Amino acid sequence: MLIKAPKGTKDILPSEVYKWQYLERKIAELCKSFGFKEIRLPVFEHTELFQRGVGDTTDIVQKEMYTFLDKGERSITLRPEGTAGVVRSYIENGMASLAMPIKLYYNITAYRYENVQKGRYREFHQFGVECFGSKGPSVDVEIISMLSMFFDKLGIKDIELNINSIGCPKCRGEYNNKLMEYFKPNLDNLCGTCKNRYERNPLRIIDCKEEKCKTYTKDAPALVDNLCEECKAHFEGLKEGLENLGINYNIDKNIVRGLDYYTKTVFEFVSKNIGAQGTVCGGGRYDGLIEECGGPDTPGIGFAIGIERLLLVMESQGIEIPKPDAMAVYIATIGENAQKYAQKLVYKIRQEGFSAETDLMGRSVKAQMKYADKLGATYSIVLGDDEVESNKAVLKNMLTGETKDISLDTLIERLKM
RNA sequence: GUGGGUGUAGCUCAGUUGGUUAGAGCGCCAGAUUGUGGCUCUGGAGGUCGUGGGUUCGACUCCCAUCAUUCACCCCA
Repeated sequence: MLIKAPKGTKDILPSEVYKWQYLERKIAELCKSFGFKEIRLPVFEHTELFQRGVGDTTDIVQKEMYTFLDKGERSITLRPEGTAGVVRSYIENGMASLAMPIKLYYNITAYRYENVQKGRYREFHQFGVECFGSKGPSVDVEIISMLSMFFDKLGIKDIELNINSIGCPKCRGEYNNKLMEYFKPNLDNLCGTCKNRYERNPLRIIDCKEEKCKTYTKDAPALVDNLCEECKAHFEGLKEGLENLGINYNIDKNIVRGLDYYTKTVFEFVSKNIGAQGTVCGGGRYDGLIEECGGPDTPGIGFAIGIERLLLVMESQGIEIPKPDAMAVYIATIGENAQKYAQKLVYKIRQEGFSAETDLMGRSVKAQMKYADKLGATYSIVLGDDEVESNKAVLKNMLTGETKDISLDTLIERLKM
């Protein structure tokens, strides 16, 4: 146990961390061009925030949260997602008085106590975006176009956009009545959980995976077909906007989303080639959330991408992520004098902003050269007493094997070329 | 919470109907006229065979339990 990472966690080792850094750079670039500013928030919040924000009836809150009492008897929860914290910060810091819309992004770890499987971990990474203040469909389009561009720039093909509208409390109320009426004659034939859902949240019955329920949900009225005028117009606006930008989409009437805060637009980007957890990105509009959390009535929309899943998709499509620059120069040494001289020289080279290494293991020249090769050093130099004294050495290009006599004084100038 | 697969060296895996010193490849370290990498060759270090119990003269191998891991249901990113 002592030397085993807890279930559902993963070390990101030096040999693969460059992939994460690459994505972090791409995310920062993307967000900059779309005008989103980064926000960094605590990993834990008061438990009540998630109960209220994510929703008391959701699986996440009911059985997946890492909740504990701190030494001051406060109930604390490791964030299971990013939106609630951003909403809290928006309200607490009075962002409502800033110029609208407010556009924020985050790149975080999140925590859910679930059984692990491919693409699903207990600690996982999310890149997400929230936009507050705009209620029209144009912002929905902007956010989805941002994702479409992101996947495109990463070279990802074969990822599908599914959209749906789950309406507002107004049309949902009427729709729920319709659904209850529809299911009423077959109530006894539904599965146990759906019988519970019938009273509490009939919308969820549609999402049930039980075969016997599916036979009844297949022909159930869909929410998209029963939207109020306002929501209907919004959905039409969204579709038009996507078409205007040439973004392909499917309408998936079954997207319901397991978080209570969504209204109107919901969407996901799904990949078929990374196993059962194919949803790489999920998001939607949450017009009631800020008010629900005690802030002013403010519309909002956002999404979250699972970074682990994103990497799985890229891997499955054979997308190569550029490796970082290798070591610029390795200085091999013979004897104590040369070693001291080299340490100083390497220090100067580093001061100029180049990467350099010299022996720290007391190894033979041959072994040092092998090590230089493993580091991927572009150049190498061997220093002994002669070189230190004459200030001249042989510079070797490790890629071509070419050698050149140089003066040590000019080494840094050469690296700059 | 439920069901299936898998646990042998740092990594990927062999291990014959149960039979005595448990192997390979890669990686690591060292060497092949003691001042020059990649290719090749030689040698070396490194394993309580996940753990506990049982069957047996004898278990890496068979049985049970347990833990870990992985995939799937559910849910989600």
